[in-house]
Amino acid sequence: MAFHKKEAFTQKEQDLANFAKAMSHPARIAILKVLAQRNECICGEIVALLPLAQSTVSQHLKELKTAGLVDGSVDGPRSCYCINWKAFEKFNSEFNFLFTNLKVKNEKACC
Amino acid sequence: MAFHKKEAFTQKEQDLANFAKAMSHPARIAILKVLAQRNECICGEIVALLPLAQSTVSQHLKELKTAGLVDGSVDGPRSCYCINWKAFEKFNSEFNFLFTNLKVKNEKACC
DNA sequence: CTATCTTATCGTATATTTACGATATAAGAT
DNA sequence: ATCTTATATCGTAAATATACGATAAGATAG
Repeated sequence: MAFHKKEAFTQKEQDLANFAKAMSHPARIAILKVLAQRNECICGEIVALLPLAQSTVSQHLKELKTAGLVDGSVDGPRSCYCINWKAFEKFNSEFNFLFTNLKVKNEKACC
Repeated sequence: MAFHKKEAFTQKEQDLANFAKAMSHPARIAILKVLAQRNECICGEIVALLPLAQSTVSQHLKELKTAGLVDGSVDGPRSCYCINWKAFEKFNSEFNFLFTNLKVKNEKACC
C-alpha cells in the first residue's frame, strides 16, 4: 500500500505525464484557449468566461503555472497570465517524438 | 460544493482533457512506449518491465483502453494490446490545431 | 486612512486516482 | 478432471484533485 510510485519512472516520462496532467481538465484547456486567443492575457476575464468560481479558476491557473505552461505577472491590483510557448513547444515536440517516430516503424505490426 | 463540473465545457475540451488524462501518469506513458516499440504487444511483458503489480498494470491498461488510445484482443490465455494509432493521430492533430495555429497569431502579444 | 477592487490562499467536503493483495475467470497443459 | 498460467476484477486504503465560500493580501481611489 505505497502510493505515488511515479519516481520509479524516467524523468522524461514524468515530465510528459506532468504536462498531460496539466491539460487533463477541460477548465484548463478552456483557460489555455482563452490565453491563446486574447492579445491581453487578463485574469479576471477568464473568471467571467468560465462557469467556475474565482477561487477555482485561480487554483487552475496556479496548476498551469506550476506545470510551466503559463507565465504570470502582477500588474497593479490584477494579474496577467500568458502561455509559455517555449515550454509548450518543448513538450509538444517531445510528445511528437515519442510517438510519431515510432509510428512509422510498426504501424501495422500488431495483433 | 458541487463537483465534477466538466460537463459545463465543450465536447472538444472534454475530449482533449480525457486524452491528456489518459497520458497523465508516467506508468501509462511507459506502457505506450513499450507498445509502440515492440512488434508484439504482449501484456505480461509490460508487467515484467514496469515496477508495478500486475493488477495495477491491468488497471492502467484498462484506462488506456477506455480512453481509446489502446486496443485489446484476447489471444488464448493471454491478452494482446496495441496502440490505436488512428485515435492517437486524431487527438494529436486536434491538439496541434488548438495551439500551433493560435501560436502563429500572437506569440508575443503578451504582458 | 479607509474603502474598494482584484487576486491568492485557507479550510473543507467530496470525488477520483493510485496502488496492492486476494480472488475470480478462462484457456492450455498434464 | 485438475493444475498451471495469464489476466481481469474486487475490495480497500491512502493520496490527490475538484470545487466552493470565506478570508487575506496588495494596489489604487477617494
